[in-house]
Amino acid sequence: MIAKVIVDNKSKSLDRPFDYLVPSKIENEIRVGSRLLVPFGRNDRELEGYCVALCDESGAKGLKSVIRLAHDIPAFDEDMLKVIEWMRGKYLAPYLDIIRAVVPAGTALKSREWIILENETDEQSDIKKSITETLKANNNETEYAFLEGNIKGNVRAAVREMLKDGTLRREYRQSADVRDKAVRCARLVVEQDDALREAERILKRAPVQSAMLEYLAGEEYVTLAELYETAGGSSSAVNALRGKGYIEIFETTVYRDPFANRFFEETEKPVPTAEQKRAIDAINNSIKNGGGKTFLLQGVTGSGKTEVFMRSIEYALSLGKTAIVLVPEISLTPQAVARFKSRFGDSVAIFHSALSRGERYDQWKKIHDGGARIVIGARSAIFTPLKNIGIIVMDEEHSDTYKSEMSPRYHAREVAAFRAKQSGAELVLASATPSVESRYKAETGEYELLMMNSRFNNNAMPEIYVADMRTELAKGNKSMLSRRLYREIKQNLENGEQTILFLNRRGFSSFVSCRTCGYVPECENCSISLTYHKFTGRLKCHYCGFERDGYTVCPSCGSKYIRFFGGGTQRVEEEIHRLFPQASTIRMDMDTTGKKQSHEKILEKFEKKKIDILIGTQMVAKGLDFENVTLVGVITADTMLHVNDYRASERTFALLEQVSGRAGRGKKTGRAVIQTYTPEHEAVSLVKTHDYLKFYETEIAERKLLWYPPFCGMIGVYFRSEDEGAAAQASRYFAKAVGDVKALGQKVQVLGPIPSAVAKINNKYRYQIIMKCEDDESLGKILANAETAVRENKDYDSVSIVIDKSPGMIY
DNA sequence: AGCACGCCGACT
DNA sequence: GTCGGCGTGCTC
Repeated sequence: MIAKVIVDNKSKSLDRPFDYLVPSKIENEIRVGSRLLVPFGRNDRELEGYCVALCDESGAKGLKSVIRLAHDIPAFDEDMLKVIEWMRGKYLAPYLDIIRAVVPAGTALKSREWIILENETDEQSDIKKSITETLKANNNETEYAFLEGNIKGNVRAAVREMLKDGTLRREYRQSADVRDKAVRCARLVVEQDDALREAERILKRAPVQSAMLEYLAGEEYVTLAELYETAGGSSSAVNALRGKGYIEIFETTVYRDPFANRFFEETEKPVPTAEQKRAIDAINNSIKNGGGKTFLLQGVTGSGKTEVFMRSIEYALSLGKTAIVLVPEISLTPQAVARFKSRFGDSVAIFHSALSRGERYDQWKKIHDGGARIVIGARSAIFTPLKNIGIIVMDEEHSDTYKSEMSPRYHAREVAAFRAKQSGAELVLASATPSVESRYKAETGEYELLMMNSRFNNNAMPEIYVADMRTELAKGNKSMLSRRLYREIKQNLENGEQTILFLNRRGFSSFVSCRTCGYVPECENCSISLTYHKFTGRLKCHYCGFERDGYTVCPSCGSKYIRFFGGGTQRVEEEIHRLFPQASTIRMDMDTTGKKQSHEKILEKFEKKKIDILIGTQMVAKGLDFENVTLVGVITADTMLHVNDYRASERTFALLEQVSGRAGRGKKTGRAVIQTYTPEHEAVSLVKTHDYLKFYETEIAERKLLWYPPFCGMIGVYFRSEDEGAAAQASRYFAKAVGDVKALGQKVQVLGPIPSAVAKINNKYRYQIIMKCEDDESLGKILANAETAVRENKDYDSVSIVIDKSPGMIY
């Protein structure tokens, strides 16, 4: 038997299957997806690999044998392999990057080379003497890397010779990063009745032991931790019971449950409204018939979309199927999790970024073992190894967090569509403001549109005021707050109601500037101005993390009139304190939520009504549901509008709708004040009437006119190098290699190559080509060939090339 | 990406 | 001679 193996080696030129003989003793265990340890290269380095096929013949000569299985659970099954192959073709990503995205992080085997001193000989060369001495000082064995790090000269060559003459021996040792967590448990070894009788007998004399026996009588087995907690006492009581022959102690593996110490009440299911019922029926009918349809569930904020897909999930589960729920990372709040946990209990597995590697692995294993039937998580949760999927839900489907900006640069919506099709599952895309692309597919009939127009309890939509900041300035108001927003905040403070102020981080961070000569300090590694952090008084680069002390004197002209400009949540907070000294405020942004859990703490503090005003960036926009918040202020709506991205309007509209939706979740009607310099822009003006449809129509007409998606495919190709010339030349070479546009057999528009908007990050110069085309699928091969052509040219060795099939923010 | 091999110049 | 620095080519 022969196994085709992808070897864990990140070199692009090795990203193809290698053939290995399968020893007969593992023939029964090995399967597609198995993780293997294989010898690789001249030195037979032992590397981890993934089996992608099993067959009987090989075209290659001199096959080596698989050493052993590296893990008892395969990393993926045949279905997932199809996903991997499909992604490889679609996103032009290496196998290994995709496999790493699909299997949980941190379970890879690390193989280390160890050197062992076998025989002593009289070595004459200095380097060999040093090697022998170093080994002797370390119990006759050390890692090879240790020798190399501590001994000068050509250690590799010396070791090679010493291996050959038998002085040394080489051994590869693997260490797994994550292990199953073993837990000590106890169980009865006597009859239940006997245990209960004994419990009765010793009740007075040994109450702890008695309680333990009683508890154990009701369970198959109990973890010791649980036993201590319920019965009190400690290991002495357990040991006594074991000594008397009532119980035994054994080890088992359990799942580390990130929500172990929380209690979820079972909630009563709300009765669906007529609108909800219609949507539920449509989806459930399709589930029943195994329709494999895609639905666009478009409902205004507060229309109860969650209840719709919860009901459909319930139905899918009742048919013995499973469900995946994708949410933007930021909306995976404790509130949202609690809602699912209380409805579906232990069959829910959660994936989010705050999980430790061990926790992540455990959740993955729980799913693999069939212990979870619903998986909730951000983007990468689309790769969960659930079987028999009945429904995949993508909440907030327009969110750009579903796009991966790392290789593989996939879009979770596309992967979800592939997996849904593969398993005959329904795909439900839910949003209040669908992406223009999805709505277009609903218009053309590719998706089935389910509209929900009324809010739960018929709550009114928030009232929107647009404040024109140009008029404010003209009237002499130089403050960051318009008069309108000022009045509304004042009113809210008087009424004891809460306010959320939102500002976009992009283009809104404070920078330092010299008022005399105009000098702006920039990062040493990136072509970007440094951000001023008032708390520490230091200047920081948001791209690479570079940091330095603030200036008191301009380094360019020596003027002392150098000061910070711009906004940021800090400045808004200061402004609020100046205008409303009595108001209590809390900030939520990258700086204040750095630590794990602090995000949660801030919200908790805010919710308990202790705080009047919450000031935050992006993260306050989504999913927060506080009854007492009746006012939302958007400090500057325009910052997102002027980025170099054809989706800027779409993003702005969705964001403004979402932010204003935070107001008036309770019984009182909410108000939102949107401050802007371009009140006439439809992404701003149409929020006033919450007119998605009109916005969509305006936008789709423009996309058609200017040839943008969904009317064309887009591909970004990025070139990065510390050598600016090499990056520029490589990009030109690539553009040429893509070749004669007519030969492509379709209309293609090549934009560039040009330097990227941020021309340098982390000392790497950045060039880019953007291509618009009719069909990006069929361009795959041409792009891959062009990439290979550039890679084969040694002049461009320093240049890294990235191909992105749905380029996001182009910076 | 590693790593070995081989060719060339510098140095005991 | 021989050490080591770097360019080249291979990895089932």
